[in-house]
Amino acid sequence: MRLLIAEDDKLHRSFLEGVARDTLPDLDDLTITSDGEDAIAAFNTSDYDSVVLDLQMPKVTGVEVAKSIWAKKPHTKILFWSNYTEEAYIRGITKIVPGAAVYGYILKSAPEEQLKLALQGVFIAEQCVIDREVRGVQQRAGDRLSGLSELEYEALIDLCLGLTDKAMAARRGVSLRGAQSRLQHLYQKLGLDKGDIPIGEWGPSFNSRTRAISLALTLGILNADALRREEENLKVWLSKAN
Amino acid sequence: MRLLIAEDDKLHRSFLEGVARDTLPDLDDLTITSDGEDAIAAFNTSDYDSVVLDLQMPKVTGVEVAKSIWAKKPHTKILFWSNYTEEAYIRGITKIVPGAAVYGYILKSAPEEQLKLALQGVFIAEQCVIDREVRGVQQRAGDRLSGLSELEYEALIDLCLGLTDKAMAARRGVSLRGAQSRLQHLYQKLGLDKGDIPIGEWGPSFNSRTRAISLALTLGILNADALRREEENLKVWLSKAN
DNA sequence: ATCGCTCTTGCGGGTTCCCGCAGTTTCTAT
DNA sequence: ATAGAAACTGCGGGAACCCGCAAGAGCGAT
Repeated sequence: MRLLIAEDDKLHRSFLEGVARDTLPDLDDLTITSDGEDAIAAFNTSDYDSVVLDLQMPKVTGVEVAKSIWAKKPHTKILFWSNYTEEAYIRGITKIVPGAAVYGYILKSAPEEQLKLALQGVFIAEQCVIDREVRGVQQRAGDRLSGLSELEYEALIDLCLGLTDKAMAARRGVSLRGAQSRLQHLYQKLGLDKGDIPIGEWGPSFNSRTRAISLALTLGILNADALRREEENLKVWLSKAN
Repeated sequence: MRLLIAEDDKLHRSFLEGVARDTLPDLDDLTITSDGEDAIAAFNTSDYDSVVLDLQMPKVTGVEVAKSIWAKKPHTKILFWSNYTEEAYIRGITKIVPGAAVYGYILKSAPEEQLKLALQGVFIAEQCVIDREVRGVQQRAGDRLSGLSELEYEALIDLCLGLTDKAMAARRGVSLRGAQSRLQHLYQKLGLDKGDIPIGEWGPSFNSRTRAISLALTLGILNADALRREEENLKVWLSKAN
C-alpha cells in the first residue's frame, strides 16, 4: 500500500503521519506534502493507491487535487480530512467523485479513534466513510426542500462576487429577467420572502441582495476561501468575454 | 508565575502546553481550558498574571475573553495565538487594549522557535511581541490612507449584515443621506470609484453594494466568524429598537 | 397524449440605491 | 482667529433592483 498525504498545518501533518503509521500495517511508501501543487506533482511522479487530503490549502484546494487525481486514476481511494463542514466543499466533492470511487470525509475535530477507523475503513476495507455531521449537510444539498438547486447556487456565487444582474445574465447566458428570476428563487429558499423580514418603523430592515450574502456566510453555504477561488474563475471569464 | 491557556483545538492545545512547560521555568500554576467561557470562569476563580488565548473559539472569542480579563486586571499579560490575520480581530484587540498593557500576537503558522520567543518576551521580559504579518495589517488599519475609518468600518458591518440604508440610518442615529454618505466613502476606499470597475458591453460588471462585501471578505477585513458575532449585536439592537 | 414541474422570458411599475451639488456644523492645526 | 478637513444634511435625478402576471419551452411520469 502506497499512501500520499497533503496537509498544510505542521502539527496536524505530523499527527496524521503518526496515526497513519500506527494504523496501517502494510505501508510500502508514505509521502507527505504540505500544499496542493506538491501533492499533484508527487502523484504524477509515483504510483499511489491511497491519498489523504486536507481541503483548505494555499494555492490549490484539496477538492482540486482530488479532481486531478481521479481524472488520472478514478479508482484511487481518497480520504478528505478537514476542519469545516462548508457546503461549498461538499458540493465540490460530490460533483467530482467518479461513480464507483471509494472515499471518506472526516473532521479534524473528531477523536483520534474515529480517524483510525476512517483510515482503515477507506484504505483497507474500501468502504465509504462519511462523518455524521458532513452527511447531514450532504443530504440537505441533494434535497430540493431546504437546499439550493445548482442554478440557485450559481446565482448565489455571482451575487457574492458582487456582479450586477446584467453581468450575471451575460455570464450565464440567460436574459436579464432570467437572472433576476434565479435570484428571486434564491431569496425565497433563504427565507427572504416579504413576510419573513422584520419591519421596524423605519421600514423593512433588510436588503435582500446583501442579506442573502450574509445568510450564505453565517449558514456556512459559502466561505471566504471558496469565494477567493470563484473570484479566479470570474477573472478568467471576464478576460475571455470582455 | 501563573498561566492560563484557552485553545479549542486539541492538538494545538497539547502542543502549546508542551512548549510552555519547556520554555517558562518558574511555572507555579498552569490551567488549560478549551473554550472562552471556561477561560473567563477560571480567571475569576483564581489569580493569573499571564494568559494565552486562541482567537477563534466557540461561543466566546478570544477578544471577548481578553476584554473581560483586562476589565478586571488591566496589567494581565496576554498572548494572542491565532490562525489568521483578519483585520476584524486586530481591530477588536487594539480597541480594548489598556494603555500600558503588555500583550503579544503570534500566528499558529509561525515556527516553534518564534512561539518560544514570544512566550518569553511577553511573560518574562514584559515586552509587546507582535508578528511581522500582523503588524502590517495593524498599520494599515491605523493609517488613513489604505485603511477604513471607524465610521466606514461600522458602515461596512451594517452592509455585510444585509441592512437597508434606512435601517443603517436608524441604527447609527443619522439621516438617510448620512448613512448613504458613509457608504459612499466606503466604496471609495475599497476602490469602487466609477472609473475603477471594469465595464463590459453589457454595462458595469459590479454592483458596489455587494462588491464591497466581496472585497471585504477576500481582503480579510471581515470573516464569517466576526459576522456571526455582529449578527448577535444586531439582534440585540433590533429587539430594543422596534 | 396529457398533466405537472421547473426554468425561462417580456412587460410594467414601485422601490431602493447611487451620487453630484450645495450648505452647515465640528474639530484640528497653524 | 482663520483656514482646512471631515462629517452630516436636504434635494433631485438617473440607474439598478424586486417582483407579480402571463405565456411559453422542455422533460419526466401517469
